Amino acid sequence: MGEGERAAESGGFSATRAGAKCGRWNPTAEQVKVLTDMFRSGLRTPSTDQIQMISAHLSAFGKIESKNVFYWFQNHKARERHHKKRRRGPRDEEDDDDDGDHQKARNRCLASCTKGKQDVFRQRQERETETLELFPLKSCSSDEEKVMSMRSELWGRPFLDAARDPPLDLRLSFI
Amino acid sequence: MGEGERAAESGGFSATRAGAKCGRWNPTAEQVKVLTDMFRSGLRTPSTDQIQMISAHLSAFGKIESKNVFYWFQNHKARERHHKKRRRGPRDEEDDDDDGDHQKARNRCLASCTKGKQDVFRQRQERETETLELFPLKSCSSDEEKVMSMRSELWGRPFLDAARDPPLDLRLSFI
DNA sequence: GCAAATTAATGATTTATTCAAG
DNA sequence: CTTGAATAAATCATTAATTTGC
Repeated sequence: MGEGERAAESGGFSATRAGAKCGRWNPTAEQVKVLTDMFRSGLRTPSTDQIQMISAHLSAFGKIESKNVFYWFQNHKARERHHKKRRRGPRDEEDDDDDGDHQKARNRCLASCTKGKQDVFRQRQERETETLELFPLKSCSSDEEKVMSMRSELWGRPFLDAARDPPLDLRLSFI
Repeated sequence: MGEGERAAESGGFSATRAGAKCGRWNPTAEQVKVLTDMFRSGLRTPSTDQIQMISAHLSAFGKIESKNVFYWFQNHKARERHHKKRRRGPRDEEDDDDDGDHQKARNRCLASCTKGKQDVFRQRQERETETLELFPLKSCSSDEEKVMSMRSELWGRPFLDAARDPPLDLRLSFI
């Protein structure tokens, strides 16, 4: 139907930069292009470091935050699959693309408890085809808890030295 | 399956809360108590600020991160509903969906890949329990993007001054 | 009694669903 | 409608309990 409004962003200048109200992120054409490009290259679930780097560079095109990048990949990945069964038409039956949805190989290696390695590379996707080297990431931070690869992010920073805080009785604070 | 070198870990200690390898967070009794107390008081989805404060104070009892608090509430909330197991009165509610042994069946999937079906009944989310005033939170900073009230956390910090970074051609970097 | 093997809990990740701004 | 944002459900993975053979 009428999508006249969409043309607004096509102009190339519609980044709702901060200033008055924090609506929601409105990606510029360049930002979308880069993101889409990455997605089509196989990137599906960027790590925190990757997200930060992407966001950092994309900020050159307009206001953007890391969470926007994160959400973008989340949504794009989910909707790529969903749209495949809707946009194409209901009569489509041979919708095969390349990824079977029900592969879910269970590598239950419970027995191999050999935890000799400490590197917690959780990059084990369903298919190792996505493990492309996006950027020269700073390898293992070892002690750092960079294992976070999704929505527990803020969590990565100590932010407070409460380790020596007295046992505040929270129980009374929130009741 | 014979290799179970769990006990013969380098370091030997049963990483309880001493902070040895730190595979995953292992809450102390005090931490669990406080969290449970809050939960029972009605707190279900603490905001970022609340999580940080809780985490800060709970760190007095042992190592803890904000993400642990977040996950704890997530899991506790989800499992509280799906547990409903015989706690003390088996004749309390007609809810016994024989789920007790169901978990066991899922676990023994080690070799047989017998992926049992999970009941996917969906329940309308009840937005009864709104955020009770845990602490004197600071409202939205309007100008700042601190309005985040959930799980996109890392995102809350600028972390980088990439705003002046040149338009690096990411497209070439990751291909 | 202990240590390996198994089971039960639960912390952490991923995926699907929903809501609302534009 | 499209899509960014947020939450819940499902799933995976590691640890503690518990069982079992010696």
